[in-house]
Amino acid sequence: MALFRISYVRSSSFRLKIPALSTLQLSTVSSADLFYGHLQKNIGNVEKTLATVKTKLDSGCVNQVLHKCSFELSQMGLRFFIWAGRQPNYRHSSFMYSRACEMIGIHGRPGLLFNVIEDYRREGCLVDIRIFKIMLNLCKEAKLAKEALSILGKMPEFHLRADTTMYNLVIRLFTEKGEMDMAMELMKEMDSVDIHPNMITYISLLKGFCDVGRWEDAYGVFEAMKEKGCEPNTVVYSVLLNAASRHGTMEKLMEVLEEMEKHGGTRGPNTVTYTSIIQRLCELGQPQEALKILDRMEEYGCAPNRVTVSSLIKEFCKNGHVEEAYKLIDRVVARGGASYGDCYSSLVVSLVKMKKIAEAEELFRNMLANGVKPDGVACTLVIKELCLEERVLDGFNLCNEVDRNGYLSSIDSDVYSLLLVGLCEHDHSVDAAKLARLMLKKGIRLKPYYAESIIKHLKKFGDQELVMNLGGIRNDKQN
DNA sequence: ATAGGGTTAG
Repeated sequence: MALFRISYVRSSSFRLKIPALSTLQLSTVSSADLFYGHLQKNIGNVEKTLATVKTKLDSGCVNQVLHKCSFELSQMGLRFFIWAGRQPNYRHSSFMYSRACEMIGIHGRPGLLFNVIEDYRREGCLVDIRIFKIMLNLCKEAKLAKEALSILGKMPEFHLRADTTMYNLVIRLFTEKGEMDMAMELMKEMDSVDIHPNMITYISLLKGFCDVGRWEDAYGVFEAMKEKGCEPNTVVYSVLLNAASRHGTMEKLMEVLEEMEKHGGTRGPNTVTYTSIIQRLCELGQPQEALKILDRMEEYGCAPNRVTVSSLIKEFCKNGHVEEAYKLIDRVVARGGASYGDCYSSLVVSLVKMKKIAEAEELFRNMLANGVKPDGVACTLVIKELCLEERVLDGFNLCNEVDRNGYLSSIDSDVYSLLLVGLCEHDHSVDAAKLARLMLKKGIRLKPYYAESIIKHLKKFGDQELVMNLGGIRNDKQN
């Protein structure tokens, strides 16, 4: 089979570290090479030649091309990334944006962005608003506020106008750096060119001013938005309430909350609003006050969720009042806001964090015994903790227990490698082989960091077939 | 867009 032949060419060290290559990845190798080939030639308007590569673009392919370019063709890599982002039926995910930033090295060399703009101009490429949007999103990932602003400034040269979302992105970058004067200036600029700030613009500014403690200015934004006919909503009030809880007085906060409750509708408090108050009260060491807010929340008809419950549970555990946590869980579940699975998982996590491992483990086992499904964090943390305590067999058994209950999907894939390396190092060859087979069956990859050690041990155990399979290579005579 | 345990494979 052609697909397998490709894998033979790989060097043996690479083969051991990258297990279970899917056919999808193998089949995109050649299209990434094709793209890269065109980029290397570096003839003008490379986008035209890229378009001749007839292949379905996917994130794996984009990733590979960027990787190839990352050694000495960063600028071409950037140009490819921008081109790819404009193709129909493909959109860069935010993960791809952050990968691209890393591989292109935008952070260290933001000048590449401007070089590419110059290339487009020189080569007479068609430059549209989407190119600028992709560049701005790269700036967002790399947290480059000044560069984003410069890119915005380049648009008129191509007879393009930024829209509200583009301004919002740049404003957000400045507010996150606490550069509020620049953010304000940008909002004023929007007004002057007749691009209207929206709710998101105002909320960014409001939050920014609150974060740096400029209350007067925050209030100014609040007034300004009303003047412009943008009525403050639940989110706006929640931001203000959050600020009041961090810097202001609790009395003022309660006044605002009351106002929100009376007004209701688009301004009525929601789960996030109440949860942030409960969190603050917990941080202040006032769990009883926090419980009163919980009552109030339910009276208003707002259901607490896992975030609400977990902040209370955390506080109870911190004070050693685990019984209170159990009482709270029964109550919340009875009202239908969150499930036992969610709540007990939060409790397990809190107990592990408090280093009450025995209690966490007991609860976790009780959950399994009673058909309550633990979430991913709880499973992962408990098993990791057991590995850390050199109780790798217990960890493995627990993993099997989770599997038997059909909750396998809630274990983080990294945990398997951790367990496997532990079993190997403790010479539990039978269990190691069992776990390795389970991983193969489930298609779980070896974590590269542990792969070499695991394969070394499995070889020592004499299970050649398993080694080959885990290495992602079929045990073939030609090999 | 406002809260938040640890994150997918790229």
